[in-house]
Amino acid sequence: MKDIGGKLVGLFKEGYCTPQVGRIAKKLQEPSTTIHYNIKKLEKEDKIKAYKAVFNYKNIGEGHCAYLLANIAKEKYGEPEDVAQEIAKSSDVESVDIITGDHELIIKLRVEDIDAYYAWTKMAIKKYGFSKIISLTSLKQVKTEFVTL
Amino acid sequence: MKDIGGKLVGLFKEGYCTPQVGRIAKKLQEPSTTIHYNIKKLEKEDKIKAYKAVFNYKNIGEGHCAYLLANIAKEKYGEPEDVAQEIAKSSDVESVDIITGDHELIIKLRVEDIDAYYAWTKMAIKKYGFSKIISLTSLKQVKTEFVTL
DNA sequence: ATAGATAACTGAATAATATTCAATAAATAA
DNA sequence: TTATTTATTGAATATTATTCAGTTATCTAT
Repeated sequence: MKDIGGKLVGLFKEGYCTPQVGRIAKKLQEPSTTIHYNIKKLEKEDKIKAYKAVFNYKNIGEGHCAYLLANIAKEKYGEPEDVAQEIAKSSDVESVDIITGDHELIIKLRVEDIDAYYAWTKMAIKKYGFSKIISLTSLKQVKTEFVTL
Repeated sequence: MKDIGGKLVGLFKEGYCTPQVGRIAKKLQEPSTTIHYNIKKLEKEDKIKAYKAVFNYKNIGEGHCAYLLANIAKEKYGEPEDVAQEIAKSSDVESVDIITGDHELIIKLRVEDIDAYYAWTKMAIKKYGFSKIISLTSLKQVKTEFVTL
C-alpha cells in the first residue's frame, strides 16, 4: 500500500497541473499556437500563480470547513503578518487574510471533523496567542475557489 | 485586439487545466502509468472537482478582496440556499458558504477596487435583500486557495 | 500621416507527454 | 486456501504541447 492518492491530494492542492491548450483553442475557436502564446504571456506577466486541483472536500476526508476570526497577542507572538505567514504553512489552511474590523485575521480552515477543528483551534490559541476568536462554521459550501460544488 | 488573455482568465478560474502526470511521477519516484491510474481513480471516486489556475489577483485587475457576512430577508427573496446558488453564479464571487452564527452567508468577493466593491454590495442589497452586512476587507492576502502568495 | 519598432498571431514541423493495453502482483473476500 | 477484485507496471501508441519562422497588427515618435 503506497497511498499514492493521499500524496496526489497534497501535490494538487498547490500545483502540479497545467493548462489544456488544445481544449481551450477549440473552445475559443483560435489556433492552439495563439492560445499557447497568450498563456505564456499571462505567466510572464506574473498573472498566474499556479495550476491546481479543486476537491470535493467531503470525499477526501476534509468535510469540516470553518472561517476563523482572530486576534493575536502582539507582545508575545509578533506582528500579525508574521503570524499569518506561519499559519499559512499548515496544509489544513485554505486561506489567510489580514483584515479590517474587530479582528486581525480571517482563516479558512478545512479539517476532517469537528474534533479536528477543536484540536486545531486549541493548538492555535496556544501557539499563536489567538484571542477574541469567532468561529463561523460552514453548514453548506455552495461555491469554493471559484468552483460551484 | 481579441482579448484572449481575459477569456483565458475566465476559463482558468473554473477549469481547463489537467494534471502533469510525468512531473508527479518524477517527484514521487513512481512509474507514470501508476500515477495516471491513481489520478483516474481520484476522478472516478469524485474526489477531484476540477483543475484550474490560481491568479495573482492584483495583476489581473481584481486586487480588492473582501469577505461579506450577510442575512437575507426570507419572505421576499427565498431560502438562503437558493439565494446562495444565485450569488455563486457571479464570476466576482470566489466562494459562498451558508454558516452558523449571527449571519446566514459568508461571501468572498474579488473585484477591481473599492468602487466596484461598493457597486456590488449595493446591487446585492437590492437584488438579494441583504441585511446586517458586515464587510471584512482584506488588507493583505497571505494565502489563497491553498496557494501562498 | 508615415516609417520604424514592438507585440500579437499563426501554420507546419517537432518534441514532449499522456494514454492504452496486456501482463503481473498485491490485497481482499469467500 | 482459492477466487475475485484492485493496484502496479513496461512497452507501444496516441495525443498534445512547443518551437520556429513568417506574417500581420498595434504602437511610438517624428
